Amino acid sequence: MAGIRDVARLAGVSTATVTRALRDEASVTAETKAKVLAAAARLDYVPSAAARALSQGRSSVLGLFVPDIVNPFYASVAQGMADRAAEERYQLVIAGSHLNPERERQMVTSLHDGTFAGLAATTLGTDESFRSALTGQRGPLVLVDRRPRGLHAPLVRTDNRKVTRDAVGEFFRLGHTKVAMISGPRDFDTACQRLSGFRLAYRDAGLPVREEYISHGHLGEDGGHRAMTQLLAMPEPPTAVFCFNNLVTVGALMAIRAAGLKIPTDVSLLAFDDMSLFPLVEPPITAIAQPAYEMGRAAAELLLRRIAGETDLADIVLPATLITRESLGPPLSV
Amino acid sequence: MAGIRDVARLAGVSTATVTRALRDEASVTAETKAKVLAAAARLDYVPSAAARALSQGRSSVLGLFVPDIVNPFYASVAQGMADRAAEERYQLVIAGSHLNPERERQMVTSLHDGTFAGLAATTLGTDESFRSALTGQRGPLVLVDRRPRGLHAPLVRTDNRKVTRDAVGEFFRLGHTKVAMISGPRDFDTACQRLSGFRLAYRDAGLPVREEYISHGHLGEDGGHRAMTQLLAMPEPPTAVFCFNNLVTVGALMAIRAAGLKIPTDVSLLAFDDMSLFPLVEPPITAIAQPAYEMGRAAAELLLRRIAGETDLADIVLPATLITRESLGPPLSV
DNA sequence: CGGTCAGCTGTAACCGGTTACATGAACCGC
DNA sequence: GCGGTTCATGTAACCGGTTACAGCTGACCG
Repeated sequence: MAGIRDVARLAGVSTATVTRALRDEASVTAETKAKVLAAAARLDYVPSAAARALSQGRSSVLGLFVPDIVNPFYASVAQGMADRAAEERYQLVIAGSHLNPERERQMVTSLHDGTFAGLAATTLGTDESFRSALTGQRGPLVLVDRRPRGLHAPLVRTDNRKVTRDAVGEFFRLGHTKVAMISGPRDFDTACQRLSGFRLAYRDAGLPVREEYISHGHLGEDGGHRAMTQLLAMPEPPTAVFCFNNLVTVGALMAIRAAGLKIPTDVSLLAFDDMSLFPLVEPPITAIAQPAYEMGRAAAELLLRRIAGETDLADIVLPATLITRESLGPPLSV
Repeated sequence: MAGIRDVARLAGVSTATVTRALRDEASVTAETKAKVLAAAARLDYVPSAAARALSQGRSSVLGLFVPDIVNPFYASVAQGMADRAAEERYQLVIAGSHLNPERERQMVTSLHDGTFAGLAATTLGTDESFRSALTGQRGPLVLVDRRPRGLHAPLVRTDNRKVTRDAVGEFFRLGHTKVAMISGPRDFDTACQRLSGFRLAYRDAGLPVREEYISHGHLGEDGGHRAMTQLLAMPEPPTAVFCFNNLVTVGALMAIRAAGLKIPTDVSLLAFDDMSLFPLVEPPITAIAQPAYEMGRAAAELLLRRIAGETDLADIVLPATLITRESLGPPLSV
């Protein structure tokens, strides 16, 4: 474990020169630089991250806080962010709260102890104290996907409303009139935006919104399953359903299967968030794909810019894409 | 950003006492402890992670190096490891190489710069220099899933051979005789073990191994697709196929579909590694599920034990489970 | 009642880079 | 040829906790 002093001694220069040489600063002679590099190489010198972080006053680690790493959407965000961060020689710490308040509290501590040079977060906003702690942290903060109420920070998101409006429009174009939505919690801005797009699609079709077909407050497979089961049990069940996100879709899919119904013959299905196996489901599921990887990159980008001193960063809105497969069809009784 | 000196001043004690009080050491009077805690709370004091890491000579960050975070298997490993690490107040840095040698090189640096108190790695072993660098790092190393040739470190893995032998045995019990395997690279120990189990299943059935049905060296969806396409194009194609891992399975599935064949009528399919959407594929895919989350926890556990000073840690072998769904059936022509 | 020891707290060096400032040399122009 | 620059490098303080060691106090013992 050679230190900078060893390198300085071997190269016959001071530690300051070593630092400068290794940073490839212009003020160092090519000759000196070579000497230092040779010495460093010979000693297998690697500067201590901790020492550097301490003396520079900031770390080279970015943090990403997501509800669930195993969810492929967040995994892709993480991948994108990690890649962009790596390009600037930053590490990425990914923390999944796993909906665990204790974990959230630990994360708050790491925010304040300087572990992170900056933090990107997608929080479910379940924990008020966590939310407020985010605002008081040392480094900059950016939000991904959704903005919890009252949190002021740049946001990277998708144009939820527009893409939903367009995609749900497909249902009406196919002749559906009984179009349902399994939506998320009412206080999620993403849910609101997608719901708004959904309503607009009804309007575009010149039809009044069938409020009874909007099921609020669902998250996860369980939520999707429950909601879909209820929809299908209605006296006049919907013939087309739009699902708020990937997990909800999976739950809904299971419910449809459990009810012995066929897609798209009995019900058409549209998912928000694509999954790698959707093409293999029977039938392949039509989905709105968010550019998760790009969102991750953008989040890292914003963070890096703020760390570099830029301020007044605007939200970034990326386009989502409708991926047409086979889960949409005309209604049976048309 | 209050520092320890501020706390010491406010509490009317020395910095040493503050450290000791916050660590809840026995040698500090309850009264002093209370004073210090009060002062720390009043100043919102959070010790700097960098300063602590520097003075203690080790960080509180574990590293996990995987080929691909987006692969749900690795994501689950990460989740398990992060959870166990968090219990001991360790962070987890997850790095996905994304099969990118440059990224691998960066990781090597982080290994040496003390960012990590310990590292768990699943490497594809593509990069020799990376592999050798792993051995020379500062902190302890554990391996997950597979051990690259020549790397000595505790390993957390599944009993590949046994579970494969049992699961593939199902094919023979159903009456198949033309049983194929899409295997991984020959130098993967996991591929060897699964292959060995595969061969044992043939032997258990009292049949000679049909070597022409073993396709070596495949990874990823592309690999699976190619291999399956070739198998199906054989003059006498197999009636049952065992896939080496999850991505290979996905590729194989696509190839089967592209060939217009039905599972399990035309081909039976068995996957190594389960995926959350396998139950929704048509037909639901029978798979061998590795306890990925538990493997992650075990990896963290090993690392923590080595950090705590334990030595001579043995490999951990966890059981995998066959999850029977509907992709196995009797051969058509029996 | 002095000595010893244990128990609690303080002092200050230390971890290993970074960087503001100092230094010294070379070079410039007048 | 001398003050003023510029440029390359050195010096040493500093980042903020940690910890070895020292010091002080009070209790207990002979």
